[in-house]
Amino acid sequence: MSDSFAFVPLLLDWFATSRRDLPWRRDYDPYAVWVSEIMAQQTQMDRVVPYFTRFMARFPTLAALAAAEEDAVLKAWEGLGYYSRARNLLAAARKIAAQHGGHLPADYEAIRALPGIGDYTAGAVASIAFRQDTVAVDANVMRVLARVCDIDAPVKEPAGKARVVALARELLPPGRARDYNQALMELGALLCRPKNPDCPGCPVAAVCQARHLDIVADRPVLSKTPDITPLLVATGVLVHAGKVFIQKRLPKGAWANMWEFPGGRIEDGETAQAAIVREFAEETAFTVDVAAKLAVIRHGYTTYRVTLHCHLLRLAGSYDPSILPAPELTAAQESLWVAPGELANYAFPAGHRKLIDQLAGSLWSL
DNA sequence: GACTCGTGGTT
DNA sequence: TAACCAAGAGT
Repeated sequence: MSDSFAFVPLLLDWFATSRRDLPWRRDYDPYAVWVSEIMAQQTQMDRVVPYFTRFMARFPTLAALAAAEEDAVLKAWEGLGYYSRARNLLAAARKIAAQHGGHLPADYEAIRALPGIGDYTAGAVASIAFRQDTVAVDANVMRVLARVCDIDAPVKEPAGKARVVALARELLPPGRARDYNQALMELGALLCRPKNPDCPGCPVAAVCQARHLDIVADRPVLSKTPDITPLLVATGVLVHAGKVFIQKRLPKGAWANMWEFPGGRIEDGETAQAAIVREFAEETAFTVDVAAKLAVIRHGYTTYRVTLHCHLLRLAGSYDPSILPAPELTAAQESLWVAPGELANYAFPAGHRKLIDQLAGSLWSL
């Protein structure tokens, strides 16, 4: 910015009086700040807080996290999505325990080198936890600065983002990065929202170029959004001798290392029931009969909108009713027959968790 | 650069 | 309701 610009003082004054009382803002403990930043990626703070509180009770220190089992960390993350964040968080904790004496490094480059930490999170942790003069440019910051400074390039593309990052660096008040970064994000989250921004209530409205030009709705410039593909998926809850069959997904790809009921895509012209029978044959070598329809659950993820058809299954024909047979797994690393009440102890994708919750009680009396 | 990786809230 | 969006990172 060229002119003497009241933006930063106005922003900091506003944040001093209007910031939310988030748990990690009490003492800015580096471990707490780190966990909060990983949790907050691609979601919103209101959604993070209850997970954060439970996570810190379960893993109070970096040492406790480093010593944890991955299954326990995934269970604590269940429902938040992007589960590689949880696995990278654990991997980073172990790396810090082994290579940094159990303490988060304060240096930006050392933080940036940890798994699961990119430019944004490294800057956020360095500034918020350690008071380093680094920027932390997330979607809020890009939106706020695109409006205040009238950035006319798409901020989600590298060139546009580079402009915002350079701008954020120029504006950064030395020694105040902790408040400056959080204030930019807080303003974006509370007032300078994507839709229905509260310009009348905004502390920097007087210096906002988009506001002055009356083009707030046109900033930031958006990129094209990818199409959403409808996807039909079927899954089966196989019950035998009072136990339920679950399998642990492979260590790569979506929902890596999480538990699920077997299933898969319903092919063109195929019924949900047929798809389940086929998928169980392919993934477990079990021959199953569809006993009942349980639920239809709709959920979306990234570029898909899934309709999940859920059915109750029994082993077909020749299985000894008193023995829990072993599968031949092709799409999983491990499997278990568990009592219905034990399902609460395993981390499932949200769609399967919804199914379990819907079934609570009713089904298991069979 | 273009994909993948989740989920739930808002409009 | 369908579309858009969020304190992004890894490949």
